[in-house]
Amino acid sequence: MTIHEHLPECEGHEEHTDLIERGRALLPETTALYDLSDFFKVLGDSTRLGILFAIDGAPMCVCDIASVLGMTKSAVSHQLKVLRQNRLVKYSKVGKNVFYELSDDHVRDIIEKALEHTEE
Amino acid sequence: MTIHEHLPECEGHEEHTDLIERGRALLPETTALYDLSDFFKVLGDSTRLGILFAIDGAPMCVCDIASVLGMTKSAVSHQLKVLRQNRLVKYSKVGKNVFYELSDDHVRDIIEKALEHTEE
DNA sequence: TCGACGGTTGAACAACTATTCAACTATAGG
DNA sequence: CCTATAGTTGAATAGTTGTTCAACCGTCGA
Repeated sequence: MTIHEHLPECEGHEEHTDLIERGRALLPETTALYDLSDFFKVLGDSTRLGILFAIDGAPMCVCDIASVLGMTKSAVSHQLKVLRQNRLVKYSKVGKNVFYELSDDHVRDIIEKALEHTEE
Repeated sequence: MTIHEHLPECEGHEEHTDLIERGRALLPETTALYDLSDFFKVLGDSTRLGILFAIDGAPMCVCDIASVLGMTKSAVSHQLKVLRQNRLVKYSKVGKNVFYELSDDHVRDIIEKALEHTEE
């Protein structure tokens, strides 16, 4: 019995009840689903993706990233904050500069796989 | 020379110019970047992810999906439209019902990989 | 033919998001 | 100490997005 049993969306449909059970079984927990969609949300912005591509390989400071993307430091910094909060990047201060780099190879793999998918 | 040369975001920084060149080289074309972020945007919604999980394995009709997710048919149909337009699902009509299924194993792999990442 | 149900659609509304702008902190160099 | 530059931040604004609601279409069964 799940929290959805209050919803008789389809009338009758006795032959579909096993399909519904199957569908419910495949559904991850609500929190896991939200975590996953949040992760994809972070990647669902061309500015943030651009940042991730730019710093792939070598760490870069904010204004250099801004230069690469053709955006203001402020806009980049705001998006870097989102990437930081979601632990997709890590940073280190050197003098006046803050160098950002990818925090995880895992993420690179996912982006790479998705790029293959969209490019075909 | 790229379209970004008009932006002297950092002053001087002669030692960073090669980093900038490297970053630009890593950056995909603008259209590819938009395609990629659009793809992630589609996955960046818990309702759409829920649909994809629900129909994983066996095709399901709209009202059964709605029942699984505890949502109205209308809300589900709107999101199915987005998934259709981005070719993540395909459908077939059987009588009054419309059965949706995943159009691609590729997508399943990406979601699976991302789920591993977020669950750890 | 008619009614009921499955599904789609467009408009409306609320919630969210990305960029801009201005103000601010901090560090390097003179 | 003072200034210029790197970077961050909060508020404001414009654009986008997800759900609801009502109306609609198509198909099945009576």
